[in-house]
Amino acid sequence: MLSDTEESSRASGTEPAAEPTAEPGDEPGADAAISAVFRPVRAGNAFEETVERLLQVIKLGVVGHGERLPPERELAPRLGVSRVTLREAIRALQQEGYVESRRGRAGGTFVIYRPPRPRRGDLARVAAGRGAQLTDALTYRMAVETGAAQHLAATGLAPAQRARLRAALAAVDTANAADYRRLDTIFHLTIAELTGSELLSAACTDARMRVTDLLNAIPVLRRNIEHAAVQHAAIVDAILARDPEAARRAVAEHLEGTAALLRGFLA
Amino acid sequence: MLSDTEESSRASGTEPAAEPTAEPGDEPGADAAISAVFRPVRAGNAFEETVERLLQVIKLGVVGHGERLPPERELAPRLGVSRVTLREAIRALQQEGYVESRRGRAGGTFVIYRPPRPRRGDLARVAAGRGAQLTDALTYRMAVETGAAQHLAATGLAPAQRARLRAALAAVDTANAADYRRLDTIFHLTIAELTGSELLSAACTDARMRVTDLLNAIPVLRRNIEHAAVQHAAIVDAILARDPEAARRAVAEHLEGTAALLRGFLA
DNA sequence: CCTAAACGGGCTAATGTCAGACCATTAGTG
DNA sequence: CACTAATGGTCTGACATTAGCCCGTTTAGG
Repeated sequence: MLSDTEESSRASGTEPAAEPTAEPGDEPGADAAISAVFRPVRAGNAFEETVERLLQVIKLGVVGHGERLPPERELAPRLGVSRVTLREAIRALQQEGYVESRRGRAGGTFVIYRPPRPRRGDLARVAAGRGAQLTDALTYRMAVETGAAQHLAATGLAPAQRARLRAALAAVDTANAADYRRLDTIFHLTIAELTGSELLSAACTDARMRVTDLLNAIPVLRRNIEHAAVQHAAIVDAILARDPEAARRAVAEHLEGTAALLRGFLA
Repeated sequence: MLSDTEESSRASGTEPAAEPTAEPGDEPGADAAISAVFRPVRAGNAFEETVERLLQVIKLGVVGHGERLPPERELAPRLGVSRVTLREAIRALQQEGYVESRRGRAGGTFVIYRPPRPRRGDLARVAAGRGAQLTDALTYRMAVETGAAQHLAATGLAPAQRARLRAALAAVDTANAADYRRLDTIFHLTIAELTGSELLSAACTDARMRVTDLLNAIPVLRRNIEHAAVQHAAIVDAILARDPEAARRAVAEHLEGTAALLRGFLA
């Protein structure tokens, strides 16, 4: 039974439980359950994972158009791969037109990608056949981002951190349409990063990565921006006021809006 | 083994924020910040990660004493490694006395490890020099487990799922001392698994893994068990009553107890 | 009793990945 | 103008990892 990792997720709407045939000696909920511990140790080979990661750095906008990636000799160890592998990944991204490398002292690998202006139908195409994955990602994102905000509000911030949070908020508010998603992402990730918890920060980054393509396929409407701005402000206020419950509620409300928007395109 | 994963986390304990030297052209919060996107794509080589994973399966008690791991030909693809690598990992665990392999039709790899009865000083020894890591793990665990319980309460359970949750609770309550930790773990992971979110489930599993060694070093006292039993019941009640707020609070309270206990041993 | 099935155990050839050294190009600096 | 520093570009030899195949052992079932 349950000999496959894939079907369990795909079929989770129908009959996710009910183990009628327990072998003798099985405690309830023992080896029949808990499949997550046997999930893959790695998502792919080093090259693929590196490409994926760099692509996310670019699409998240953590390194924006015209900006430079860290030098290879620094980036490779940070990503935990060899320079050869990193270079192969970069070469693949060059060929796809995402980055451009220049030699020499002021050289480096520069991002030349600009997110295309979303067109009608983009979202439907990106989301096609990913209903379960998307639901999963939205659930995950809700859990970790609300957790991060709540924790941050509970622990409080040093003055420099408060400034950084305010700066991230101001950057979103004054962004032009082209830079909006990018700065919105950075705002969210800044909150995660400020918690000081590497695991939580990584989880929020990962969660955001999993919805980036979808978000990038949504047109940036003024009405949405204004709505988000109010919510962003509420989040920051709650965090700075050290009100964990309010911070969590504000984030939950904010994310629920996005989630509902995305879910609407799946039906 | 596993000697190289530690450095990346150790280095971040001192100065998590405050980047006074921003290069010209940096938007606030751009490449200077958000270091999580450049975190390692993999924690070690395939062998090490596989050993680590199996060790956690054993120490978490997902596969208990005398029980069998999935057959190699099934387990290797589930873990995303080759059978050779899996076998090397199993051989390492054999030499450490965790498992035992038997050939033949009813053969397999069987867990022969029993968690040792914790002795005074074990916790201090295990926790030594891991203050930052532990804080991180506890923060992470709090976020993902409360998120899972809340989500589960919000979405509700099918009858079979309700039964499974109740069974997991009953199993903990009727456990003898030797099996207590194991069934407690399974109870917590069952909640995560029931959310149906693979990401959230994996996150809870991961979080639990990161505190297992610490928990296993705490003696199981009757007083603690009774206290936990009440809290477990409250969690299950809230979930079954579809009260998300109560579920979240109940889990938070429960985890805070454990966290406080662990933190106490770090000072 | 015999055969097939379900296991772990082991081999090989091909490919992926690594660390480290060295080369080529460019910009600043004395 | 020469030199140094900071980058990307390239090569090599060693080791890790893989897929696929076959062997040996044990048990269930005909």
